[in-house]
Amino acid sequence: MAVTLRDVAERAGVSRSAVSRTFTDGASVSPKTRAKVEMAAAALGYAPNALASSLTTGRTKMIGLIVNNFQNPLILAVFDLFTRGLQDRGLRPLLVNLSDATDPAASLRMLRQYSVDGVIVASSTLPPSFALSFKDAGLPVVHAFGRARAASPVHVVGIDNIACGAMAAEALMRRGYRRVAFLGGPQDATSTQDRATGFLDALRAYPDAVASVSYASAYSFDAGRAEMQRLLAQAPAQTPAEAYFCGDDLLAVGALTAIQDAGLSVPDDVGLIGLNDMDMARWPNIGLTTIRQPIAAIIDAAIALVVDTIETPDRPAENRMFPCEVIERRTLR
Amino acid sequence: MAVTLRDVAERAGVSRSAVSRTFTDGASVSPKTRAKVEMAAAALGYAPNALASSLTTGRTKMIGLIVNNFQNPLILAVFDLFTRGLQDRGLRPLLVNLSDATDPAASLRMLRQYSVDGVIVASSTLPPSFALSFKDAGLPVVHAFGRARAASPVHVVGIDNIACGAMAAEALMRRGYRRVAFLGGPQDATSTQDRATGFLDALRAYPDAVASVSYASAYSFDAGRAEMQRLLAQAPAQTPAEAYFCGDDLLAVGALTAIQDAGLSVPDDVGLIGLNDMDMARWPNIGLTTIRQPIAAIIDAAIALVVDTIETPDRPAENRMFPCEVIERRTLR
DNA sequence: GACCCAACTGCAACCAGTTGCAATAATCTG
DNA sequence: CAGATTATTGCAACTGGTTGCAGTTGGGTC
Repeated sequence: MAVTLRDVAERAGVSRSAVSRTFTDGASVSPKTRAKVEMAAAALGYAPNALASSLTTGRTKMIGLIVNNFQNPLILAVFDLFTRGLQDRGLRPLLVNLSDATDPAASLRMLRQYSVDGVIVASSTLPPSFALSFKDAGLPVVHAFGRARAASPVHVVGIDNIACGAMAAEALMRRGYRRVAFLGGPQDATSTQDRATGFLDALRAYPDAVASVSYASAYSFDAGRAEMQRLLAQAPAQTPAEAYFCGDDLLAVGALTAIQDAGLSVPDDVGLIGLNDMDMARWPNIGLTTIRQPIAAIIDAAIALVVDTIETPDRPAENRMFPCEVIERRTLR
Repeated sequence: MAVTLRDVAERAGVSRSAVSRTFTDGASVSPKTRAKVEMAAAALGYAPNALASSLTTGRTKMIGLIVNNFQNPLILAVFDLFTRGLQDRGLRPLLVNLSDATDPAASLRMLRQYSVDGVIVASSTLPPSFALSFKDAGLPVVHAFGRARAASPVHVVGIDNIACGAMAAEALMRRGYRRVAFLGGPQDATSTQDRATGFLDALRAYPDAVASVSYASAYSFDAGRAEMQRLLAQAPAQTPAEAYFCGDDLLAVGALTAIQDAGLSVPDDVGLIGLNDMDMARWPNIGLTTIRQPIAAIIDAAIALVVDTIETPDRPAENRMFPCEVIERRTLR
């Protein structure tokens, strides 16, 4: 069926090794045999079987890409950048959808069976232990968008969520807000926790600031909207905040519509600052003030790191946190 | 390094074949040996190497998933459904990002090198010839969201874009609009062409209807907004349409903001109907009337079809078009 | 023309599995 | 209990490539 090394060798009148060598660069082949082989290969439409060669070389050039969030549009850019970045280096992404239902151990087993060269976990909600299980299995792994910690035993690249929380707090304080709140994503996501911590800690420097905290059930529009509706409904029994730091832009947009539905105005009645700077944030009808994380840089670093670890397996774990910036638009007074 | 069949065989005191057989179901192994093997395998943490076995079985259980649009949020749902659907059947998606820069022939070559069992092309913009090149290479292929045509030599599952265009036309006529327009995506996308054709053809039944057509440069918010801005700017020199059928929701939302920015109101001044029913369309602040395509059904069918074609390679090409429905919201009067 | 060295080539073993076949063991039948 | 079946088992060859090693070739030098 498929044309193999042997077919090419026969047609070119050389040994199988010769054919193999013309297709592996750095191998020693004379221009004459190379020409013969290339001619035969072209005539037969031969392409070396990457999987067969992986058997002996021990490299498949496949990288497992694990994702567990398919709600947030930001992840689309992540997909685009990851796939492109891997392809540019001759690597192939083997995609794993780690939805709630799937057993983490199963994905580990599966990726081992397919002998991927490395794994990239792209998630801000998975616990550090998840990526660790790959490292423990001897698989190079990088956790992108994970919780960066000096002591982390696995590579993590992402942002400093604590610093982001502080940035948001400072931005609100700078604008004179004092009664502020954090509207986070799922409470057990490390990113949510760190953003809350950073936010609240930074506020301690402002004795007159009062802060409250609540959590949406997911990083999604609906969850943000529902949570904001709940918050507004309990006013005035409980005085609402003047401004919210939302743990994600999607949450912020959900909150925004809830606020507008309640007949209030942003930023006149309620201020909002999001996080991520997703595409939609800059749409004229939204104009969300937000904190931008440099995803392209993060993804570049993640790929570079996993590639490097494949070559140098006992490379010490690295923690790279990229700086974020506040993008001022129109949802803060 | 990794634990192999041989290691397990030695530890269990049986032949390599016995080990292989306990891991392939349907093979004949006595309960006694099976127990010995499973014990040894568990002790060593053995998992069969899927790639090595693919060498002899000829099946890798990998499916190439080709995507060329990372702008539209809809594709996220597509990713989610595809990966889940494949995983549920024990298949793995090997993702290919076919951005403008990449040579289609290169992805074909690459997928052949990795000997994927089949290929799913998920794109409404790639020409039919693209999927065909896989079929010609003997690779089972299904074009999802492609142009369905009775005569198509490759499997296509998707929607009847011509019928969708007609549906949009009818919806506008029903509401009493007469000066209408099609605002399409990239002009060379088959989906754009078919939607335009269906739209214009259906309007022929309404002698008093006047239609115009224009194209945005991409299926994106910015392109939709820019095109609508251009259209509004040339009024009143040229009387603008009362209602637009936008070739995609994202386009419609872009157009919507352009209209609002111009001080006009939707649906009072301009009516809009989109296509796709993306998540955002139902957001309260958007409320886009649109045409929904049943993506879950389409993806299910695409997977079923590719799996079936892997088992029965000479299965005749099938064309499955799924019915769409108009979702009435608030952008038509 | 003999000699040396480097470049090239093919052999054969190996990667981690699968599988047809023949041999052996277990079970059934009368 | 012999004979006939049927179920297991291991051998060995095979999947499509890679690579260490030893032998061959060719060009250059003296």
